[in-house]
Amino acid sequence: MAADPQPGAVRPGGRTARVREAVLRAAGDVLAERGFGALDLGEIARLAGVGRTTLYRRWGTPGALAADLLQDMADSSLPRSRNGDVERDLRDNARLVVRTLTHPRQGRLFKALIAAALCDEQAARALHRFYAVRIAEWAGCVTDAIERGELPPGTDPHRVIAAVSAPLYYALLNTGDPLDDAAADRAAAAALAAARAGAFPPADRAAPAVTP
Amino acid sequence: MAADPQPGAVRPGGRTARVREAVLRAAGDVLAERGFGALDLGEIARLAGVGRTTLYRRWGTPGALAADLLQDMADSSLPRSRNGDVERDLRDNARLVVRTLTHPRQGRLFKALIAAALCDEQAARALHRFYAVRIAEWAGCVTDAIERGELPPGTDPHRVIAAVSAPLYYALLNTGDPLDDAAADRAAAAALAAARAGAFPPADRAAPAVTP
DNA sequence: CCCTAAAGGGAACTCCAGTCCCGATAAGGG
DNA sequence: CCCTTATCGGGACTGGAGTTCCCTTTAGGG
Repeated sequence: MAADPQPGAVRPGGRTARVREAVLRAAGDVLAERGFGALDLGEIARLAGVGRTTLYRRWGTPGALAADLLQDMADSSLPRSRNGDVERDLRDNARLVVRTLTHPRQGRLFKALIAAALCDEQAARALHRFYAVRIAEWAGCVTDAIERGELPPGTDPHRVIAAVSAPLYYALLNTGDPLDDAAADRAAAAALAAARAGAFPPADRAAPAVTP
Repeated sequence: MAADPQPGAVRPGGRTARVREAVLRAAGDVLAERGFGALDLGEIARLAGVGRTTLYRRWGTPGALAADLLQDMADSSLPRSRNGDVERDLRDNARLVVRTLTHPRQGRLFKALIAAALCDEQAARALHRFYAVRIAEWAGCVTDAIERGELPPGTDPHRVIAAVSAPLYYALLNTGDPLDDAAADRAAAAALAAARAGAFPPADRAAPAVTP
């Protein structure tokens, strides 16, 4: 009756961990080089030097594999800037996003992971959790700025950070517009101007928790 | 020697047109109901009541089929608002985007088409053209506002319109935040505040043409 | 250091997406 | 109204993705 947990959850160490590591690296490589549509479990098994059966048993679908990779990425998330100045913090954030999205490997990887999220519900949840973690990390810049009096009280920190990234992802996904430092600086400046004008009120209810 | 053009280009009328119409409708249905990953040419043929061979010959891949659907959508693009007031025009635009993205069929269809663009270069070009058309249509609101003195001269109309949509798509794709009228109004207000602050300077070079 | 069973891996099997071949239909010019 | 040939469509064929069976390896508790 007891539903058996995910394979690999009872004995997560040793060979199981090595297999996961090799598989996630191979999956990241294929996603970055050829996109989500090319994520074939059989090929990942071959590249990772792992049994094909293992891939189908532990992950089962390309979407689940992408979700596991996103989990891994969220776990190894980097800390934010602390310049003591919102303007520079937001610019740092925007430039980091641009640098990531234009990075030959990272940019393609992110595109592939967003595609995965659009094709698979499990990957979508993992992607949303990933961005919740990233936004929560950088929201501290805005919280500090409010305390320093640089931004109006009652500004929603998460919305400001999201507003910095949004036009950059819109350029990446929807319009195909070029992403460069100028685009980053425009994104940061627009978010800052809107925040100063009080355009980011908090949600009516409590802000969503980082870990749903 | 002369490269034969796309099948269907020489005799585009009659049966060929009916086949395309039925196929695009079936493709839209499947994309909206089950996503890009489920777009199988054989199934589309069956649903459209069309020969399987025809699908593989005329479109060949799910990505090309999605691209053709995007072309069709760009061709039947609707006109913008003309309230004589940027604030209301931008709010109309934001609410239209939210209404589209939360529509049970349209929202899922857009997600699927963005997924297609992330998996297929041809679909990506078609998606970028689609948004170029939509943004160019609504950019008129900003151009008019500049003439009326509601926004600073030198404001890039395309960027303002993109800034309205960007946080809405970011919520849809990246964070999974809820999309409602409040989100639309916040997006319009933030874009307007940034525009009034002069945060949308024109590109250094000439603005990209609508039809690349 | 052992033992149990969790996890991995090899190999055969199934099924269907994608291809190929060729005859049937009808678009569109003359 | 006819003719050429672009386009459509049925059916057979094939390679490989995904499944299944079962044996091998080894994680982790004692």
